[in-house]
Amino acid sequence: MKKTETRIQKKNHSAIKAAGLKVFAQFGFRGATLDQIAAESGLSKPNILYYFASKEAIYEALLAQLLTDWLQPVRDIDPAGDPVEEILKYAKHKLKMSGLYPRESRLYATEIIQGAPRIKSVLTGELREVVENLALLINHWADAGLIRAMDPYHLIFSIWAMTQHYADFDVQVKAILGERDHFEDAEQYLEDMLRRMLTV
Amino acid sequence: MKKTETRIQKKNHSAIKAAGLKVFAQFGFRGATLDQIAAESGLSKPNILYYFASKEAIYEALLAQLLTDWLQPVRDIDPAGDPVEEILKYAKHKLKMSGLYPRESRLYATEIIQGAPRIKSVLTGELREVVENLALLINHWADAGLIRAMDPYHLIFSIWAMTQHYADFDVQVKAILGERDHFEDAEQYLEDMLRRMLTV
DNA sequence: TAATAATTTGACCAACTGGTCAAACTAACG
DNA sequence: CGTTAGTTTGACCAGTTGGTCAAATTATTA
Repeated sequence: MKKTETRIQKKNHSAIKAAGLKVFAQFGFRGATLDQIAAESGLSKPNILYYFASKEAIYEALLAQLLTDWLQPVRDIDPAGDPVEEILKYAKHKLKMSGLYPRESRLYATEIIQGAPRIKSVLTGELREVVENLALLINHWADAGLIRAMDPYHLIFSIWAMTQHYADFDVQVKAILGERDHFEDAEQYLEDMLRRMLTV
Repeated sequence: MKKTETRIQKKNHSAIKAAGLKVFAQFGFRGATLDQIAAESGLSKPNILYYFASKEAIYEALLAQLLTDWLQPVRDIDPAGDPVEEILKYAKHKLKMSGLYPRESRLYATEIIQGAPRIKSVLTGELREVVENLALLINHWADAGLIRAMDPYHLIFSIWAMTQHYADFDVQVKAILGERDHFEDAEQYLEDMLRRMLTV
């Protein structure tokens, strides 16, 4: 449909999205300003509005990208694989994403905290469906005696909470642990917790 | 010092704080406006500024209250009590607070996500100290063979993450689970997880 | 190279922002 | 009751906000 994206368009679209991610993730949609995004991206404000119709359009482009990036790994969980390893693989992937792309996690957090005004339909639609399928799979694994029986929804919530915590509450974690890298310890703890939860 | 608070002052101070909590928790400091707080509290904007010196003063009053409310239960953990029960008591208390006062949790989350510009000194000071003491206690319990040895910091993070998740990501949880109360199931899961983590 | 298409910007706007202030109003108290 | 202290507000302000637009500039291509 819009295959025709010039070199300059490609560069500026991504510069604006990068700047927008930084600003929106920190201040939320309302708190962020186009002037901040302009300054951060090195473009003028009218120039930004030449590439995106509005402040909201930037925000929504970021959210849309984020949602597809987050849903895919859940869909990639293999029903035929080893249950514990599949869940662990997913959890570790989420943790790694928190370390590599904390801003994406914070952007999502601010949107949800605000009551998800722009993505509530995705939450009750696509997200819910994907989670429901995963919950069914977990219950199925439990019925087959491959993992311990437990509430699959709260298991999923606990994985999300623990992994995203390291992105969203990064300053707090660093205030307590210092600046040195803590992701290896976090992964170890997460793996330990999940193995204990899933087995026996 | 300021014992002399009139009936009207008491009423309006708390009305403003209640309104501020609602608005700040949703939009963060930058995104919230005095007009919103005015509308929410039923007072006029100049009247609000008669009781609080500035928008920032309201925000800081809320944060100060919040921090003392959150630190106390950590301090109340009894070194002489049963380790598993003490940790469980704390975790359950946090979960209950998430259910009863989700706005406080969201206010804190927005502040931390923004980089904690106004409370970083508390994080590296009081909070860090309190957490360090708790970590020492947990290690002590482990050395005494009363609980399993593990990373105490990530244990604490996991408790915070899992409990606050139900407040901060409330709309997401409800989008997936529906509107019916899920806190009993959450408590059950949390207790199960912590017992498995702490014992054997 | 000339013409056309894409890009960039300065100047501008109306609405909103946090905050001020003098004046009006209300409660408390001797 | 009158006085004083406490409370409330309308009008106002300078700075910021998202967004517009015509004109200028730069890239692309015939």
